[in-house]
Amino acid sequence: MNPQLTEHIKQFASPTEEDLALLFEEVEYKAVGPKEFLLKEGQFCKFQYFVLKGCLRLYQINDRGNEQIFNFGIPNWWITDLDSLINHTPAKKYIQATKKCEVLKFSRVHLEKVMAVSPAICNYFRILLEKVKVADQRKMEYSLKFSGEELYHHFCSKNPAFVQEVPQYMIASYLGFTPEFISKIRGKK
Amino acid sequence: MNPQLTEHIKQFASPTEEDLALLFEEVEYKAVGPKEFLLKEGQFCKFQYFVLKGCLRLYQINDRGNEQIFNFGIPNWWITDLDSLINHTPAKKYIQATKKCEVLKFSRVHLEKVMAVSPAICNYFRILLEKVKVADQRKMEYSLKFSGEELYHHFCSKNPAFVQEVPQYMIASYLGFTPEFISKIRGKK
DNA sequence: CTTAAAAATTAATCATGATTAAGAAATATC
DNA sequence: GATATTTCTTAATCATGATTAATTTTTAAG
Repeated sequence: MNPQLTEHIKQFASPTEEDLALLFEEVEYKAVGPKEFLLKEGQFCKFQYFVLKGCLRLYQINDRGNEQIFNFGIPNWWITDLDSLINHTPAKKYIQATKKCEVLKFSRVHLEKVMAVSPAICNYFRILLEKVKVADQRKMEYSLKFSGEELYHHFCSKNPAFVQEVPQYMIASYLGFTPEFISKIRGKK
Repeated sequence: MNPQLTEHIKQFASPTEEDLALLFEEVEYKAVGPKEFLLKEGQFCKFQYFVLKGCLRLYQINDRGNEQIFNFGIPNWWITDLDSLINHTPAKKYIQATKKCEVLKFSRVHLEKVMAVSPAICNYFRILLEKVKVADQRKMEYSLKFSGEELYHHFCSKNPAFVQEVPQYMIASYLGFTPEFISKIRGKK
């Protein structure tokens, strides 16, 4: 019964004690070292990770050998390769710690069992997914209405602490730019 | 108790008769004429629409006066302005029929009541949202790994029927291009 | 402290796709 | 069937951000 996750769930849903007991019936606390992988290309993703501490990234290596970051996993957020997880296909993505992390590891099989019987836990995940959809939609919106330079400055202003925590080239990749382009922007002043 | 939606739900979840009865307790069938709006900028979005027939689009008009299409609502799919819906803010988006449509209109208030008590219905929406997330992730992936021309051809090959059904400039907007650019690509052969 | 590895910078060149503007084709309306 | 509106096309110019390659700075490891 991890208090950090319990607290997080209660922000969005109203689980009973039984709901929480059932959820935590099967969970693994895991310390993750810097650059350690929780998933590699080719593996079948079977887990969802709740980030307690640190930062992870979900990324893919495309045809030209470039990394493409889709998501960061920051504290009080979940990270997984949803495509591999729900479609039972080999992952095309990697999940890697960008620094020392602590996570809670839940198997998908277990979570599906919990969601099947607990409206509160199911609603918790449903609400998170709705928030993710809105965030993704805003990202699309910004990427069209802002120039690259504006997009970078906007991201930095919205996430001032975060941009200090991960290497610049990862911010570049997340925003869809080359590291050189970010350098160019920063060099302007 | 609309059979088309019932069928759709049963593809992803196992609702009881009570679940379905509760869901359909409050629903409005609505015929929508071409170019008719279900939502306009500035309004508060209070509904989610299940598309039975036809096609709608969710779009926004940006600073330069250009339309930016985020989603199409095709048969057996849902359309709404999630941002306005969940954050109770005035919509920045429009929902408009691209042709004659038939939809089922559910109020968010009602759906939240249903999801609070029915794991099956909640799971149905959770599963759809997971699918949406995967689709959005693939869209991001493609938009980086493909050139504009490749992206357009890829989209056409994956949605051959759909591209015949809506004006070309809407495909352009959905993919993040100008109509002129699509013309240029098509003019090449 | 030294060396190796990782991350960031700079600058020149290049390609993609936007912009602008005008006209043609298709569709809808009366 | 004529007119108006919507949609699509063509072509020239332009800007953004990628690519390439070399160098510097920072961080990590022995």
